[in-house]
Amino acid sequence: MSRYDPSAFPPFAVTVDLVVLTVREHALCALLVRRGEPPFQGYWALPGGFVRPDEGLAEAASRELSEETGLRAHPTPGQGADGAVADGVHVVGAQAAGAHLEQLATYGHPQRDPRMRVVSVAHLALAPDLPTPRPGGDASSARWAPAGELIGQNPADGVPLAFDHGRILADGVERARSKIEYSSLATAFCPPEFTVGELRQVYEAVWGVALDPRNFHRKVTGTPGFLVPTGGTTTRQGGRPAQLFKAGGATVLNPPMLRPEA
Amino acid sequence: MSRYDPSAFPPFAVTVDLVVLTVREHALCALLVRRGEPPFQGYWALPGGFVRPDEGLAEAASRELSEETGLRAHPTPGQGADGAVADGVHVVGAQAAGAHLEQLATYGHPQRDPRMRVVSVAHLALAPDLPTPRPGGDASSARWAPAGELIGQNPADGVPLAFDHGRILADGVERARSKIEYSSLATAFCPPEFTVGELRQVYEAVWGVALDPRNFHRKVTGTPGFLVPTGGTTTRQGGRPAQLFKAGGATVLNPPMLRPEA
DNA sequence: TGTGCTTATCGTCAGAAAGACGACTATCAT
DNA sequence: ATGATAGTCGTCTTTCTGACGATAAGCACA
Repeated sequence: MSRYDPSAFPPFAVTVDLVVLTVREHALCALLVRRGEPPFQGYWALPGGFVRPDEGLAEAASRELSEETGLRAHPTPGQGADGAVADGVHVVGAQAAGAHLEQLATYGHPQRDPRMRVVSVAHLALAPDLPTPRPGGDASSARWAPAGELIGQNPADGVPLAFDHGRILADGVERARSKIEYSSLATAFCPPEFTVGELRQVYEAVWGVALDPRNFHRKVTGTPGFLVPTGGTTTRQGGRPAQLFKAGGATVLNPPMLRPEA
Repeated sequence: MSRYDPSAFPPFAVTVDLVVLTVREHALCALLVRRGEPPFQGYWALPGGFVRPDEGLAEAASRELSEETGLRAHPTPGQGADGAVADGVHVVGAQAAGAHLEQLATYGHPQRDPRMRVVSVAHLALAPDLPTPRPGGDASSARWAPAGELIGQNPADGVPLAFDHGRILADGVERARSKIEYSSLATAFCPPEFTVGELRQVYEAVWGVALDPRNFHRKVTGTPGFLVPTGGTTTRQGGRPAQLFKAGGATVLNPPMLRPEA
């Protein structure tokens, strides 16, 4: 600790903001809410809110996620200190659809909120395709927005987000893009049982590239612990019936699924 | 935002804690300071301190690093919002030795500090081997402690750290271990000019494994943008003179340097 | 009842990458 | 000179990857 007087510590407000990502219609989408009050009234923003006095950070993020999406939080028990870099928390909804929640980064520029000094601990949530979100909290509406349009190279792609949420969203998308390379996190975008083709569409949507179905199939089925066959099949993608899989125990992929380079 | 009343936002103290890592004598070491006052008086802790009212998070971390190690902060200009996931800040010392500073994670368990509600934004700093640290702030002394002994599987390896700093340190070490796989960050542990053998010793110390010198040499010299020869040679490692290199422009390694598995 | 369309899955082949390891080089200590 | 130490270049084998041919098994529809 420094010599700065701790008894007169400056008060900060601490919030959590959520980058909630899903894959719908072959596109990576982020959950946005419209702000109903100043500042940035009428702007789209990330869902979030204040951390309560007796609430941990992951707990607050889980509560906000539940309020905004209806996903019921199901924190991993015995997790120890929250905010850990270690693997995230699992969240289940009414249909027992799995979701993933992890801390992303913390944003604390002194002027990021014009009202007061706010430090926001951003979290990243990955969810399977959900029904249209029901607005919650003091947001007047909510929607899924294609992430590509929000973080595109040209900022003219749409209305900018409130506060520094554009930056937070970009960081969250980049985290998701890189993390599905070396972890089994892509399965968090899938329903409990899914086909190899559905998993491939997740990778294609998140990375924005086309992958060879044959090589992809060989790779994911050959990575130990990634996929476990359930025995069932489905034809919901059309064509020949496909084997159904669920996520295996592995959280780290070896070898990793490397993104095709330029 | 939620319906929680923002006008009565609960006050938090916000601190930065630093995981400062270096490689000395073939071992990964972390900078610790001894606490001179309660709570945890006499315990070893990570350096850190309160974020000041008009200071960004990276700025506070940079200031604390300077206070504790004498490294002069040199924040990347035009960085935009602090706390970004994007690449970190560069720090230079008196000898122009480069260092690396990036945000690690944020720890905010309600009871992590018995005095009050404190949210700590941990940062990770990677530095070349520095002279013995000069104690700064209200720490009565400081030392480099081998990281392996602090985060070993058996917690009997030494006195536990104050607060949740053991967990933070473990998270920082794991971040460093995984990040040198796919980024050129290992060069942050090296002096401005270094040999392939010195870089290999960094990987060996951080990962705690032995690497084949011949394959390592082939790999790092074959990765585009990783190393740039300076033209000079040195014999400071003994044996045949070795070529000197400096870090190349690449921040992301393609292909990555994968850690040998089990 | 085919025919065609779609997606799944298996196989083949060439090139790249990685691990194991031999061989040679250039300096220093004695 | 001799040995010790460390750097650097090659070789060989195995594994991984990307490109792509071929077959399988459903569905829609004539």
